[in-house]
Amino acid sequence: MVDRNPEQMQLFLDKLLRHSLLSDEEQQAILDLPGFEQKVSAGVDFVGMGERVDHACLIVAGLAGRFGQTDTGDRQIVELHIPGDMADLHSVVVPDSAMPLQAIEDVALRKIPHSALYGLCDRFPAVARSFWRDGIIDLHMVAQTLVSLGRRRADARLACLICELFLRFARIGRGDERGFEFKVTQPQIADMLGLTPVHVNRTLRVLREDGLLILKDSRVEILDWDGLAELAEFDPAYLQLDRVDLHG
Amino acid sequence: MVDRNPEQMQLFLDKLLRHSLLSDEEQQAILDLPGFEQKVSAGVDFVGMGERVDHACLIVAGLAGRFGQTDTGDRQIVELHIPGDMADLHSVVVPDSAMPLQAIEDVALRKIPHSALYGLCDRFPAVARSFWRDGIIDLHMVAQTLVSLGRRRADARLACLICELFLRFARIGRGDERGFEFKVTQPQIADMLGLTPVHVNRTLRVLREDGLLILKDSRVEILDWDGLAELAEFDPAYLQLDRVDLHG
DNA sequence: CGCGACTTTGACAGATGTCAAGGCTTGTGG
DNA sequence: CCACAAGCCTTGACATCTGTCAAAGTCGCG
Repeated sequence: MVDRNPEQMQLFLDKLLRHSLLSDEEQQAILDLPGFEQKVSAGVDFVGMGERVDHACLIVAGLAGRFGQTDTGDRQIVELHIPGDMADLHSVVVPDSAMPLQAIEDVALRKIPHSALYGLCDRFPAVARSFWRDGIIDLHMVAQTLVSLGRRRADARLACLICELFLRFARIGRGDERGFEFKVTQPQIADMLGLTPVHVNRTLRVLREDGLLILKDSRVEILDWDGLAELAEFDPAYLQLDRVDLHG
Repeated sequence: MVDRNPEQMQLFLDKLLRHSLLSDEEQQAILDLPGFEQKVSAGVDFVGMGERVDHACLIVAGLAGRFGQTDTGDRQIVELHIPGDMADLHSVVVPDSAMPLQAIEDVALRKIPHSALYGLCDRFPAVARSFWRDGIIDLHMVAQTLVSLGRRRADARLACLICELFLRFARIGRGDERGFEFKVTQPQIADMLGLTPVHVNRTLRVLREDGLLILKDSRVEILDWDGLAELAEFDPAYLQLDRVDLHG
């Protein structure tokens, strides 16, 4: 069951290398990490609420999300994870998952035992730092989303989401210069933006009528990037975060 | 200028020890961290937006916040930091501050050079882990706030904020069983909750008329904790996060 | 074929934002 | 000490945004 798959781990390594500097030996150690694959259908939770886990989940394909819930069952998606993201790398240091992880599209993932990640941190301090840094970048992204929900209206929030995903997908080679595949339902978008499905529908219509974007047949078509970025007040800085070499 | 102050560092150590296990030697090393004190008046930014910093700020007294801004100047406070919090511990691995830090009340802080924190991480892997963990707990708190802003109404959000602060303050000995000092303006509360000052005022009135709490003369008086917790759907689990000993 | 979930739309309700005004506190300078 | 300005608190009236409810159409799927 447990095997190695350097090609899949390469996705994760690429992400780390975008913000951290790692030696050849460290990189090789990451590629050699053991794990096992798993497929999860859209809509299925693969880490439960409050569950104690002993492995972290690398997203290999598809789209996953972490979400919170209120007592009335309303959901709020807090983070979106695309291929290359280790969705709960932080579970290495906080193994009790505070919020569930769910497959939003059909997802392929590779589960990496904490023990292996932990061993890597012990052997290579620079790897430990890159993991820490990875969590901090997640924190910045959630913080950015929080500003959006607190201080922007529905249309700007939606524009912001699309801009962010467009860039993130582009970086991993999903999508083209015009748009990207986005196999989600409007109720799911509502849960990302803190809106109701009905209002998402209305807002999508407005953006379509304004010639900004079209969401159709599970694909986002961007008609006017500049207009979209302006509406979203989009500043990609928080996503790119080029490598920080201060201490390696 | 640079000196040591184990009593102030003890505040930070206490916080780490709530979630991480550290040896005597590691604890002593934290208490011995060098730094220098600084006073900041309410309303003043002590870390600017996009500024590259070379030290982390331990809050010694008062209340500080990290906030984002939209192009129109609207603010959203993303995190609140109380005494004992190292407000930007994450700057050790991501020194370019994505969002400014501001004193919300008058604040006393101690600035700890990155080099010292960094050296500690190198010598003591367990300390590095506890720093990583500390950032992840911040992430959980911001995620929780995100759920609140996305899926709850003004009254519940406000109740949630008060519940959270009541417990956090109680843990560090600020406040008593009835309430706590809270020297903030209604516009500042609005920025914490993603509301307008006018609506904060209305919501405070409703909670007062419902006999839940009173905010007067810079003090929160809790009249009905159970009612407040029910309105907030308050689950303190995400705050307490008792020590995770899995790997030390 | 029929069910179920999603999409789309309209009408309406409720929550929150905006604007405006008066009273209050606080700090500053004369 | 007083006058004044600035910012806060409080309230009301109104506008706007978003949620709620309902219905019909669409689509995929067993």
